[in-house]
Amino acid sequence: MPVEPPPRPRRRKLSRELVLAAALRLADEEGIEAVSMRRLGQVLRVEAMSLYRHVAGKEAILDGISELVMGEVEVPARNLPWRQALRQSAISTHQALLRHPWASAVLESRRNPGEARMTYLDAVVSILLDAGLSTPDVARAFMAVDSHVYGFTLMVLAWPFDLRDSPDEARIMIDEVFGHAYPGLRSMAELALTGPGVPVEFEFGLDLTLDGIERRLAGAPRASPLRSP
Amino acid sequence: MPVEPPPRPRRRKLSRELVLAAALRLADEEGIEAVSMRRLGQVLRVEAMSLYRHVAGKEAILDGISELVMGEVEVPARNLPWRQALRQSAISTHQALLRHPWASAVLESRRNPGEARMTYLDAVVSILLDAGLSTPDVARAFMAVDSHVYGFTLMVLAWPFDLRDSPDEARIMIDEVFGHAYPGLRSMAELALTGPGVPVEFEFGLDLTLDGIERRLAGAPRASPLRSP
DNA sequence: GAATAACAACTACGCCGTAAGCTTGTCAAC
DNA sequence: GTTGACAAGCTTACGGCGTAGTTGTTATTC
Repeated sequence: MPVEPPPRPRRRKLSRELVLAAALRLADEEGIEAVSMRRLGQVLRVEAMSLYRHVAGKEAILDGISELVMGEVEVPARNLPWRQALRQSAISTHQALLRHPWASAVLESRRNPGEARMTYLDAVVSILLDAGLSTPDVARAFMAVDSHVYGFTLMVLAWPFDLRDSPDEARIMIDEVFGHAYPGLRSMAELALTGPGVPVEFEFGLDLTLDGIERRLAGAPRASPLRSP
Repeated sequence: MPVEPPPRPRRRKLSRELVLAAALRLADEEGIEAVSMRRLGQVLRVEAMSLYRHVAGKEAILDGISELVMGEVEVPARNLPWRQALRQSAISTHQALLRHPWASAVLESRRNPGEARMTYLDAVVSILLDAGLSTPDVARAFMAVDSHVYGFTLMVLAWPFDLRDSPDEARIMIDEVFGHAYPGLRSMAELALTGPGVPVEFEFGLDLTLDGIERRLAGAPRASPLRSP
């Protein structure tokens, strides 16, 4: 028999933090669908039901790991100019969501926002109000930016080809998806491979929105002929 | 025993179309999580396994009903000015997604886009190319707009209070969510109740993006000081 | 009326979340 | 030491899920 090193604390191992950390790791490595109570117990070398000592249930685990991800988002400093604050926090959110590909979908399906999200929102709102935006404009500015963050991130994650694959592999995927029926779309897909990359495209759309907000705040008339009465 | 009315066509009832229609209806009425093979069989008065005669599996059902939703989206006429075409198709998509609250999440999780989506994309791309946009600009314009459509719709659907509830009920929800800890956020939430409503706010962000594209096409310099070298 | 092809039903397997009750390790009080 | 309380973890069980494989059953065709 092998000599056992001090096997003292043979129990008292789990904790809410350990459970959530394991769940986060599992979701990152094997996808959110791999996160089941049984699988999680297996990872932690514990029966599934033991997890219920530390966590209310699966929903609580999803809430918990979502909160961990939101905690990775950089809360903008309150003394920044509004545009810089919004831009920086949007990029930070985008990056956090890309680090945890399952998170966008989970976050959007969660009711009550969680504390980290609230703190973040509160900071952004304060900055925008301090910059002189009206309450309705704050809401609109934030919603427009946030829509872009979540929408763009989800869109990129849903691409049928992974840009981290080798170009050859990705090209094969493109062939499969578009065949030869949609040459216009195909050339756009290839652009995604040869273009400047996801971060630049993300910031392109982001700056478009920020430009619009800035111009609107400066009192410039809207360009859209369709919104005039 | 009750008299049975002519029970002639006791079989030969199911078809792919009927299965998908029932699934769509079920998803709309009871949420996407209610769509299981067993439940669906129950609705169609058939055993779950019988569905496999007409449909490859659950994934195929999700693909199928997603396709039905995308089919509801108005494909923009090719002779429209690009801005009007993009705006109209964005609003049409937004509305279709709101009609089927489960669809945004399902669509984003689906690999291969489906024929309706392809046709739609192809039309938009053609219009933008005809308007003189370069291929990269077409991709960017479309991605920016689509990000807003999906992001905004998901955001609205994830709101913890339903604007279709009575104002009193919604106000109670707001109290529950925000408590008294985040007065700034609270006032923004109340704005959602008293403001001009979801469609207007959606179009606000949409026009912001369209403005940006239009200005960029006109050769106007970007306003962002952060993107200059 | 018999053959045939289409179709629904059934059985079974291995997953899932979790309610309820049980065993066991730990430690303080005596 | 012994005892007892208590919490951590285990076991069992239930109803649900998707679906592979097999077995009726029926409607149509000759």
